[in-house]
Amino acid sequence: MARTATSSQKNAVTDKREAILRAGVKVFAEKGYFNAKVADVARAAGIADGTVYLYFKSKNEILHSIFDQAMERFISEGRRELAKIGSPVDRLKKVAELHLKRLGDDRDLAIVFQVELRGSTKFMEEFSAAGFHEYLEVIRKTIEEGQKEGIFRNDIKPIVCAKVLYGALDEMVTNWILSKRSYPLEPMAREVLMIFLKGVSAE
Amino acid sequence: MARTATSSQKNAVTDKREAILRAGVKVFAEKGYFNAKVADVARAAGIADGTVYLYFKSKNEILHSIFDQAMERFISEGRRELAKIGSPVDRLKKVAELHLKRLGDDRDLAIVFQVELRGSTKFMEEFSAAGFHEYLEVIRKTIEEGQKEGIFRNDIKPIVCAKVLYGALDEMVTNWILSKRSYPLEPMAREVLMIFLKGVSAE
Amino acid sequence: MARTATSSQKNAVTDKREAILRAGVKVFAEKGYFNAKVADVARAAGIADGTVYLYFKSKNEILHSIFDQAMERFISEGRRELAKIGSPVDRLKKVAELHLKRLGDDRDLAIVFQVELRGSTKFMEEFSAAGFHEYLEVIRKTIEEGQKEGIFRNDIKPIVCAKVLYGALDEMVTNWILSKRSYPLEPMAREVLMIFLKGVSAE
Amino acid sequence: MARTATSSQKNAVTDKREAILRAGVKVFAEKGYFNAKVADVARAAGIADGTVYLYFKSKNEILHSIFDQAMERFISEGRRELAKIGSPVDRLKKVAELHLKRLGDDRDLAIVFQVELRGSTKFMEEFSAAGFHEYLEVIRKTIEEGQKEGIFRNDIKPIVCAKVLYGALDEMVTNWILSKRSYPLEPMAREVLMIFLKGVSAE
DNA sequence: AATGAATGAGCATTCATTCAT
DNA sequence: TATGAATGAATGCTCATTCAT
Repeated sequence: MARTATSSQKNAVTDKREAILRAGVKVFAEKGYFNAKVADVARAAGIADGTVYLYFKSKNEILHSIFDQAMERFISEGRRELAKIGSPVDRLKKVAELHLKRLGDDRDLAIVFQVELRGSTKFMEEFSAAGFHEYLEVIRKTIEEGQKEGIFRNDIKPIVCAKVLYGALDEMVTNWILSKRSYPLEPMAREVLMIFLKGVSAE
Repeated sequence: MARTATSSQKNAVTDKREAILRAGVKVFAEKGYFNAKVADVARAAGIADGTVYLYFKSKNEILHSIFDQAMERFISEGRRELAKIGSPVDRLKKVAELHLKRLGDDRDLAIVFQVELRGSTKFMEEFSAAGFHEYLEVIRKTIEEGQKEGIFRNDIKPIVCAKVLYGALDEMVTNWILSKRSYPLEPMAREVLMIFLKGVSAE
Repeated sequence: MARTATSSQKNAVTDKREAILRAGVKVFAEKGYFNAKVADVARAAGIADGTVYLYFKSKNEILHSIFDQAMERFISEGRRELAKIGSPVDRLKKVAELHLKRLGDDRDLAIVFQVELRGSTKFMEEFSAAGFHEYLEVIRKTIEEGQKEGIFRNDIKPIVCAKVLYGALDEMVTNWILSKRSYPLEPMAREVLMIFLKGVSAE
Repeated sequence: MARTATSSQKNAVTDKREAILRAGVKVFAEKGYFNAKVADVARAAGIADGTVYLYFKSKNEILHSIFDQAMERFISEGRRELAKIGSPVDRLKKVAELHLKRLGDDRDLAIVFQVELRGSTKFMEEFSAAGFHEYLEVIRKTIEEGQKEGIFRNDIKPIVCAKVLYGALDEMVTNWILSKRSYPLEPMAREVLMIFLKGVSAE
């Protein structure tokens, strides 16, 4: 008896929007953003072509929304998980694990993130300006904290450290996507951290 | 008096091909591969639209050739430079410096490499299969060597190290491209190495 | 009140398809298949360029469909008319009359048939393989019948007779199309038959 | 010692013109006029693309010249052969034989005549206006003559007779071209004449 | 005369988006 | 809301023709 007409409608709306986003991830991952037709996404979502435009202004907005939604989830989940952790080292471990876990759990989403979202400088710039910067900041601050606590070296710039860690993790994802072999992505976190943590440690 | 008719013709051919490739780098960097028109490339190269097709079979072949040519240069220059260096540490330093120097010297080429060449899984796969793998191998072998010499840790996988270094450098390039500020890219090599080398060192 | 939603839709589809075919006949007759643009056909049909491709896979398919549809009509009408006629002589008369009547009634269609459909060996071969062969067979069998009945000469090959009659009729159509003067085509049937029937008669 | 510089040049000119026409017949027959490239014709003639335009104003002029030259030869040879023959019946026999002999001797030329020359109403009209009309006239006059001599029926129009004969012969050629089987074309003349001559005979 | 590299107009086809139902 | 038929702008590529050598 819980749902009112309004909330059920809202949920219907949300559901269809979700369906389109899911379909978008699948189709963009398979064919690439530029080669994917809006009609493909619509078919994959089980709706008519025109219906897509009741939920998104354009094909490009679907891509953006995929990114926005996933990033929002990543970050909010990240914040929640990190809130419990005090030690900078453990925080970095958690960041790396989450990064690889989330993308490792959804190969299509990973493909869209690693490949499609980089198909345009424009998008990269927005990407950079938006959630990505926030993400890097989380890492940077953790490094800074560690430096204050004396557990990380002081002769390196926190922002560089952050980029190094992000770049290393990103590369793991890209390699995993392109690999013909199938292997779990998350365990790579430990291997990256072995190198990175020693690299930044104060001894 | 040096050039014969033949060699001068050959040079003319090469020159026009080169002009198209250069124009391609410029235009693809500015507008993105999919948004760039063949006519844009032709105009930038100072030739007629149809002339492009005397030198390249398709728009896509221009992109491929940009990659092939640049990769060939990177690798051959890299081999030449590395041949002189015995110490694994110094080799890694050289790799990082060259990586950032080459891309830092040609922002447009860097954009094409970082952004456009990743716009399609298909291209990424070929990319991965071709020169990129060779590039990773150079790093991996150097790490392995260092491990044998006892200067690098033995508890880490050489291939993971290679990816971590590559990923970190790659991230420096991507950030540099997207940055609104203008700064020299090459010096970032030193900063990355400070972290990486300590991370892999045997103490 | 007759039409259901479904049948009215179906008719709409059929109508637009028909409109394109009619426009195709008109435009191809005027400018020739190779010189006609798909946009010309679309404009003549009163629709947008892209709409053509909702009904036909390609420009070439329009030409094929024109032929297929017309041939189907010719043959089915022919069979119906000929079914009533027993005498071989009367059957040949009817064939000739129908041939010239149908094409004489639609000059544009006649032009497409006489001129455009012959613009490619490929099409001619398919043409030959398909309905045309069937058409010749109708004539041939009638001749054969007449020979058995003793009213046609036995010293001539039925298939040659068929080709002679067809060729003569075809020539009448071609001349009529190209003639600057305007005259009715159908009456030519009688004149051709006067010669042909005496030519094949057993006396 | 016969040739002067001028005449030898003229012959060189003629030779290359001839080569292009021959190449044109071959290439147009193989690929069709619209699908054949000027470059194909040039290659087949063993010359450079641009050279074609020293001898012909356009691609279309090559097609026209093929027709003009062949028609001129047909007619002049026809006149020569027919000059010796008095009997209308024998003249018609000769016409039919020559028609099928000439085209039967050069399948490529036959294809161009039967198929390619009909690919445009425009060409057909000029065709009709030019040599073709002359050709029909030769037949028509012969029929008329035969009528005056009392050997051909008077109740039929000579021009219709001419078209019937031409159409029948034309159909033989078209069938021969399209046939998968290979057979000599010339003998068909006799078979056509058996029907036609009886058809027009005064008894 | 001969070459063949260069030109650039021309066009079939695709597909994101709209809108009447 | 949902549909999917209709739209029409957009573009890679071809090839007849030109022209500098």
